[in-house]
Amino acid sequence: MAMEKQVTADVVSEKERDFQKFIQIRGLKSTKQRSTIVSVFFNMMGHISVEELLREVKAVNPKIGYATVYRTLHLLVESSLVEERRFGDGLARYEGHSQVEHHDHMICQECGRILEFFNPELEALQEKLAVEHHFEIHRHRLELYGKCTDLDGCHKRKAQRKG
Amino acid sequence: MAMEKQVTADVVSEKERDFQKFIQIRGLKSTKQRSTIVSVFFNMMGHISVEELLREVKAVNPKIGYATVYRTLHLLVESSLVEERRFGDGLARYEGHSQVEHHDHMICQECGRILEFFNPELEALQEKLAVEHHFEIHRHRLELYGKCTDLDGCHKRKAQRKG
DNA sequence: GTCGCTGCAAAACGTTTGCATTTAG
DNA sequence: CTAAATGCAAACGTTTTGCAGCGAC
Repeated sequence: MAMEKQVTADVVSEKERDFQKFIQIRGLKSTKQRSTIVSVFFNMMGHISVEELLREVKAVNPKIGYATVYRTLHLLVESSLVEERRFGDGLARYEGHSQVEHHDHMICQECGRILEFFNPELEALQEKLAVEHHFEIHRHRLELYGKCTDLDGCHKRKAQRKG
Repeated sequence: MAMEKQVTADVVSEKERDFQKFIQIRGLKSTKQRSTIVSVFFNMMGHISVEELLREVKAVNPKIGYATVYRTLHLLVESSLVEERRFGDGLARYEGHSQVEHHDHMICQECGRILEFFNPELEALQEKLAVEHHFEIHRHRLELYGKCTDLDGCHKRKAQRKG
């Protein structure tokens, strides 16, 4: 088959195009700054804080400031291309193109690793419980805090952090 | 039987005593302000914001300010008598004596109701998933955001809010 | 008397907003 | 041309902190 797996670059530019489309539909303007921010964002991976994003953005165009990054992130969230998450350390993190569409998180409090997982049983069980409690779920968030039992990898990551 | 069920007042004073014990063990000082804050806190119910707590505390002793409330809440959290929660509206909420020891939340985005629930199946499933991902859970948080399907009650609560 | 605690106000934090200027449509 | 976007700085709401004075031990 010619088409086995989308490579990451394709997915990224697809998201970028989707954002352009969103901008257009909304009657907003396509600016250089927005393109830069969106492009940089989708080329990063993981759970990105505003500070992290701004640092990378400034490497491309140092004139871009917090305000524009915040405003662009809000647009990305509104466009449903990006999700905002808060893991309780008091700052928002943004998550773009992930392999898995919806997923939950395990957060290692030793090494800081954020593991994504998805389990249909879990989703089904939640639905069942919602019905029992006369509730309709729009979205949910499940976070498991603890530590890796793969201690080797965990220690390595922990050491790397302090490096 | 003489002893059927603990009444709420007993539970409250038990928690207050537990806090005194914690203070003692830590070599901290037992002050009037701390007693007031802790007592007021445990006599409130639900998911209490700092502002809500301060308002009630000030009714007892108007001289007590934000700083002391914050500092006391941190102690309560450290003592494990209280849990800090963040539901994404940017301010912390504190939860003390709940009927259920551990529980998760359903949050209605229409009427603001926060419903607590607990399900052992859910807990077991999470454990299973953690093991599969080489992870050890210390604590977790599950929040279901959506709306009540009991529309009558929901609308009533919503109206009450706008008061 | 010591050392921790309080209360105030000031600072810090992440985030949002007002405004003059620039720029896309 | 005009309405929207930018960049800066100032404002915001929540939380933390520095410090002089107070109070528990």
